[in-house]
Amino acid sequence: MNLPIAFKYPKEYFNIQDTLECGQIFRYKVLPSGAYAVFSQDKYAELYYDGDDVVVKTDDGKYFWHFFDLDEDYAAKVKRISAISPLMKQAAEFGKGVRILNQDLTEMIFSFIISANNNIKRIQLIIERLCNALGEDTPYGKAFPSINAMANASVELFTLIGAGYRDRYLYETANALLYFDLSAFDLMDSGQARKQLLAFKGIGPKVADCIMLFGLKRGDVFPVDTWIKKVYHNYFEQGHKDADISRFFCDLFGSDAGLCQQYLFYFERKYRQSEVNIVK
DNA sequence: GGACAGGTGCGGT
DNA sequence: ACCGCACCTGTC
Repeated sequence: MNLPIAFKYPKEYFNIQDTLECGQIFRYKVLPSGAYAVFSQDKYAELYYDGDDVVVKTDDGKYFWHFFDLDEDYAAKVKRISAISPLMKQAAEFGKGVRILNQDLTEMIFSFIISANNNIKRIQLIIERLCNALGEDTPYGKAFPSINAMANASVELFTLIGAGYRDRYLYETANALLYFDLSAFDLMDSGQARKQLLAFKGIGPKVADCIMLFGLKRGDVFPVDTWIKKVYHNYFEQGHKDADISRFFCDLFGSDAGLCQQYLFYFERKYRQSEVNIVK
């Protein structure tokens, strides 16, 4: 396999680890060389640093340019978000290398159903076994399974790959998607899309928001997980019930909500662990 | 070895 | 609408 260099991009607002390890993607790994391998549907790329640039090697540069959201001006976003509060400035400075990935919608739906009440290690394991069981061969390994392949699989297959009680959610949603036109989401606003997603088994509020943020390019949503709940109670506590936290942050951050969520999530998980000074 | 994981569905108020 | 609870299973 001899991958061509497709493009380079300045690393200041494109950090490989920040982008891959902030919880939005599960199919990536570190290669022996230290480079990162990234899989998306049936496509593959390798990333590493060369001086002040990220180098992206792939057969499909156009796909991965959009995948890594490289047409967007993150310097402007960071500036805007930093102006909100001292805490947001600190979180944005820490996470400014994060880019919101534009991922495949089908892959997001099934991946985040698997992610519910689960840990990242195991999520990656299940998805890898899912691709091996049902994905098409590519020059770089198995592709993410198609809706047809998912719908033709038995619920026992999903049990076998370790999905646990999510096995029936995968089975039911795959079969429901056979009769659903995914392009219908393009005509919906985020509220409508959310309502539609919630109708599928295994998709609750958090998973729906992740699917919209990473699979439908909806920047105006704010997924709330256990880490974000900690963030809310630590820095934003205003007496909201858990179910109202997402709306609270959406009202606060508007069209930047999704990116703010990534900054706060990554800040709480990676930065705050070191117990350094946090601005309140 | 028990608690915990980037929650959700379900049944009971 | 709004709780409270059970839930697969790999990992620490």
